[in-house]
Amino acid sequence: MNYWLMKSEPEEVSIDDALAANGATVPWFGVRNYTARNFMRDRMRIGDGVLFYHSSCAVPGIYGVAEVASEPYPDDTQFDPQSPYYDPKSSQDKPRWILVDVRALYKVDPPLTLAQLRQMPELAGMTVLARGNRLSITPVDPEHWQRLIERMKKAA
DNA sequence: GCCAACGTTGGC
DNA sequence: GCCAACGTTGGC
Repeated sequence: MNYWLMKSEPEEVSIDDALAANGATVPWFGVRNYTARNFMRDRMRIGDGVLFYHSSCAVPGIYGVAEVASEPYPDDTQFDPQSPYYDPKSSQDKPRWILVDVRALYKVDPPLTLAQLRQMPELAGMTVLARGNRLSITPVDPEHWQRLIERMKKAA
């Protein structure tokens, strides 16, 4: 079993949106980065743990816990000329971009903010905290996952 | 294959 | 809105 941190802009899909969805399951559309795509394609399995991270917002941080809920499959937004995620170089025959469904399990309230994460020495080396990190999907060490879950329970 | 230019991400 | 960091593109 693997653990992941997945970023979403809450204006697009927030943890509340995900929890309100049918089955609390949302397709993680819009990934257009090869490293992130390859994580989904090669290493994600159904049931993997997911930290639901809000980015590009007033208070970035972890807002929920989720799980991987599907095998990877083609991201339809790449075929839609109306979509901001449209990719004219992709084709139905050979889709370039894929996604997985993610099931929201619970909300982290209050959120565990990026500022707080930076103050946890036990998270040293966590990818999302690295300087200049822009990757929207990053692996999370099992040990880091453990510490984070404990911390979130304590704060709840 | 190199690398400059450009576009995007995302915290602040 | 600013800007640092990074990924991608495209000329050569």
